[in-house]
Amino acid sequence: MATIHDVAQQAGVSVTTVSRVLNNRGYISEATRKKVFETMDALNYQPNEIARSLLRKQSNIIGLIIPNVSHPFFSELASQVEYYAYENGCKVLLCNSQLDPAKERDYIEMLKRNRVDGIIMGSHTLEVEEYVSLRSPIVTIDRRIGEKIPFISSDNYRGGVLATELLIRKGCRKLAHICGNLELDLLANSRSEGFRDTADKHGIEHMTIQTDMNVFDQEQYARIIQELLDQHPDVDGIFATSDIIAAFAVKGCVKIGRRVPDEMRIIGYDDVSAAAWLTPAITTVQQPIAEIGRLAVELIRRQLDGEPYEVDNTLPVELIERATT
Amino acid sequence: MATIHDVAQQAGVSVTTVSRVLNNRGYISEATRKKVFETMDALNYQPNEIARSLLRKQSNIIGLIIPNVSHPFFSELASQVEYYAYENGCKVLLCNSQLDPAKERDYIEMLKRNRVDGIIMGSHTLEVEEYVSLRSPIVTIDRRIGEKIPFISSDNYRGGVLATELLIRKGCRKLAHICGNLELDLLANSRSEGFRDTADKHGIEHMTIQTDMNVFDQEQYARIIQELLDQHPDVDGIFATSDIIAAFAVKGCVKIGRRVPDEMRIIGYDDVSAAAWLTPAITTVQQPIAEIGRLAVELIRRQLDGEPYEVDNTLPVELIERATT
DNA sequence: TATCATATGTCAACCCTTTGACATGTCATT
DNA sequence: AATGACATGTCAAAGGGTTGACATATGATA
Repeated sequence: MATIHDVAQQAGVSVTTVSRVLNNRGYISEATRKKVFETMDALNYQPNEIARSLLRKQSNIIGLIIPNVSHPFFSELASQVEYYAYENGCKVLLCNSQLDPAKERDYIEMLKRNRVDGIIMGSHTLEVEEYVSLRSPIVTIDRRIGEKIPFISSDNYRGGVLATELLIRKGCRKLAHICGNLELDLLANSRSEGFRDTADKHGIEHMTIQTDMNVFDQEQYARIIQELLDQHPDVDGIFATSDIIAAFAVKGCVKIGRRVPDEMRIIGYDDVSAAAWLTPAITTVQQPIAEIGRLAVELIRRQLDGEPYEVDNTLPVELIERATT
Repeated sequence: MATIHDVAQQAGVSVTTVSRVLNNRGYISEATRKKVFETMDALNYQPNEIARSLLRKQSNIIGLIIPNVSHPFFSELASQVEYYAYENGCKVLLCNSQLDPAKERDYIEMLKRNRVDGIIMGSHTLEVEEYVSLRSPIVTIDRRIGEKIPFISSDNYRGGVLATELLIRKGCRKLAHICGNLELDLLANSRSEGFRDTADKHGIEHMTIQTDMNVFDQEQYARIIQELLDQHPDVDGIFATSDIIAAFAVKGCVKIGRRVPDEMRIIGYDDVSAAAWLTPAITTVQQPIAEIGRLAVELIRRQLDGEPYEVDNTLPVELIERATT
């Protein structure tokens, strides 16, 4: 790989001149500028960003830690983060924690060693203290880990309320709620509170079922649904904490001949694009995924630039009624 | 951020000693090693990977360029690539080209400037020459761009044959095939050849419909399906080039009351996990996504280490029969 | 006692680029 | 003739870490 020295030599100018051309500073004649650019082309020169980063103490890399990109919600989030990072001249380092604390810790250290500009944390298996030692800008998705550390989440409680109210309004008599592991300290857990409070308020019988993990485990989802339908045949409304789980609920119902939505109403959460192209299309609580991604990148940038920022970024949710209610 | 100098000073040893501890070379007493590690802990020191990369001329970063991670096939691929990269001590830089040549070119240059160890190319909007100027190891997914550049693809032709034969065996009389943009020079295009040849061989009437782009555009998919069902009511079998398109086909049929699979048989491609949790579950041609990811990382590593490698990595496909045929 | 493995230190070069300080020279304007 | 904008050059330091050459010192072994 050619260096700036090679370019300078080939072009018959000094290294300083090439650097000046490259960084657009000082006086440079058109002729020289042209000659330098031509030489760079000829040598297929690309400035070594690593050397630049070392000097600038900035890598222009954002670390994105999530449970797994293969989960539709996180894949859409990653897509948005990448989009806005690119708009801001940043790159995205993709880190799947698989919700394994060791891997998550490992990735955090790796990101520190690589002096990333900031970390977007969408995986939360560690204790709060472990994140706090990080000096670099952080933004968390769906968890609050400190007074000053900005977090982004959808209005989970309201999402829970909206979903539950819809089920009740549609005439459901007994509700089931399938959520993630409530022991993880996530803001998503307030969906469950919203569910419980609303069902209680309306005097509707209800139950909550936890899944072991947040990572996408198809077999587990299928099993849980089957058990639910088996053991609680009187349940006629399900509020699932993700569209994928809702899809499995639909599948489980179809399998045993329970008609959706007539005999069973199902509502998901997230509004990933699959929710719309599934048959039947899934009623869901929409999180503004694009906005979450945009905001995450912006909050990193603001911290980096020392601009003021909101700590609590709770975004509105919207009920999207489709075919499963 | 603490530097190696700070650690040395604090620990009362020389920089060289710290470096020796860090890199496990030369003689170091247990006492010194311990003291150094303690000091690193106390100072929350993390060696600057940027400085190391500069020296080593290796970043341990793999660039992954794909149309968009939000597409299920690519999100699953990205997940696998990340998994195997991590196993090999590498990081993954996520690049969505959106199938925009300018963005793809931009990302390629960015990756060169960042001296990545290798590039996995899953987006192919540029001319072959533009890739060849890259010196760094490349692996392409689903496109052949040079004699020496390794590519990975599933056995697309056979996939097309298998899918078409199944439809014919099930009794379909007129087939439609929905594929991506055939003008992109992709190996996936041979799925279409497999389709055509097989239908011709059996004397079955058939048609092929191209989508504009490969990127996930829901509205376009829905429109194309609707037009197909509208204008060709006699088509009773659809071979879609992705499971997502197949899902839209199912949706379109349900909408107009065409029963699947009785009145219309549909088969997809990829076997993304959604294919299994959709209702009805989609019959599809399975690509070995995990193996593609594993191999992609391995081929980068082999090129880097100067080990021999296969150029043609065509992997077997498997027909997965589910509920839409 | 000579030798050697062990343990640590000093010093300098190197990876590639940026940047500031300073020098030199040309040409046009006042 | 003096001034100033323009154009380019030289030189050196800095960013953080690695590495090889070489020096020195200790304690154990032959």
